[in-house]
Amino acid sequence: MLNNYSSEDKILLALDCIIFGFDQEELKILLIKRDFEPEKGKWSLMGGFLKRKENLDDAANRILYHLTGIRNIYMEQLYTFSKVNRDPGERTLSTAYYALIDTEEHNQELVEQYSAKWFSIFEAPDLIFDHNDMVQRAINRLRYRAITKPIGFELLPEKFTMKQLQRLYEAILNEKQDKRNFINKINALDVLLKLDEKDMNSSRKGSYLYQFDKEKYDKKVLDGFTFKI
Amino acid sequence: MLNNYSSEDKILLALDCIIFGFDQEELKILLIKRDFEPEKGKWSLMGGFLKRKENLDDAANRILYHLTGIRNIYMEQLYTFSKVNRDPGERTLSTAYYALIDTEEHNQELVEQYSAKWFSIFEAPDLIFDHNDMVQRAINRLRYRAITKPIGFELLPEKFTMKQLQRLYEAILNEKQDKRNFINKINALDVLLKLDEKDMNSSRKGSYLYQFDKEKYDKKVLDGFTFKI
DNA sequence: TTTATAAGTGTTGAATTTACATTTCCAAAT
DNA sequence: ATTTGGAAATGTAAATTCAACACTTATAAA
Repeated sequence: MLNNYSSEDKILLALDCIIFGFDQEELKILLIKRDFEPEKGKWSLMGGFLKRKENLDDAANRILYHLTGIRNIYMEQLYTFSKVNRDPGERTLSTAYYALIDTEEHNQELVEQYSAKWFSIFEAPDLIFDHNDMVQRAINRLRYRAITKPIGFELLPEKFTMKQLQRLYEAILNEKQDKRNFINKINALDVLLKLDEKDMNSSRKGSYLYQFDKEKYDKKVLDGFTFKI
Repeated sequence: MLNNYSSEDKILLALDCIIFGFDQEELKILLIKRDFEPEKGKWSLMGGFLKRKENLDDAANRILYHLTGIRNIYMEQLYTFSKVNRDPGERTLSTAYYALIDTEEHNQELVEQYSAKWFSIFEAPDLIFDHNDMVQRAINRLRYRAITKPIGFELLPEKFTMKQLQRLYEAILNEKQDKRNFINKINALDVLLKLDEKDMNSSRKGSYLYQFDKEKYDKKVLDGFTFKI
């Protein structure tokens, strides 16, 4: 039995990040063109390797920071992919993480430096290795999270209109929502703060801006509240 | 950037299995007493190491088989635990899997050989490393799965009564269900086959036995059906 | 002052979920 | 043969939630 660690195989452990962004229209993912072998020149997720002295969450944040210049963003471990020949270069496992960011906020320079590009989730190119599976699983998880926690706020600017929020949910769930029902549900959650400020860009009437009230939300979660769109 | 695999750290990758069982009353987990260092003599989950030439699902099944003699059981990857000092012996990651088995079916000899024991999830001893966290996360996942797929059938004998099924769900969800409503919901799913046979042990009247109709269920899933207790 | 346009707002019917009590069946006891 | 005890089986009505749907309002620009 496993009484001797030294006789066991050590393996490379990669991380890959599915970075979701929202540009007020569509749900996008950030991909990079690999400038190294194997599969040089093909599109892939942003990835890296776990270092011996760091945990997976830290590694995922490090990798996200390198590509986007963003820290302290919502990230969640998705799944560990382990097919024996998933990477033809060498036996590696990869733990996938997904992140949500506001596309306005990411560091454009760094993105360009890595030949990174945003793609609609419906028009993304074919990816290397098992990265297509990773993306598919991440979309499923994101949809589940979106109806389960008010996760989507990570993908919006700090102040946003109801319409933006609705568009975001429509993009994540890939289905239209009824405007009145959506607003009623969101208001019933009672986790938004309606500001006095209006956004005058979209119409002459202007639309009220809202903010996510994280304190209120956290309190509700503590009290055993569960969100459901 | 990650252009050279050989300079990256290789790490030991463990697996740990949360094995759930049901004995007609309570939800249980199978634990072993470690007979090797570190933490010899303490209770832990059943685990092992990933081999270079196998994927995680295969490794999890191999480990389950060693302890219980059971193959082809429902197993699902849960999460990869990666705290830097989680195992004081050496830097290891561990991917946790959970399995569901009918406690009647497992190989008693093998269980005894490993000093394994079933514990109620409410009375389990303190476990080594981060195994308590693993169990807690597994219970949460199991609850989610139970209301989302008819997963619980794995924990019952092939033929079972409605009451057994109800007890199982009550044990998983840790809350009483109304008998009539439960039966109505289950029947509405239309994935059970009512047998002519009765179980005469529990009452004079006897109660009908049912079987899970996997074919019907798989067909429904294909048609885009989603289960919800 | 008019006009164009998106924002904002409630109600009704349908569907689902919950609460709840009586009758039926059979073996065992007499 | 009859009675009895105990779990199994069964349905309905009220409450809640969800889904569908259309008109009014506010404002800037013309």
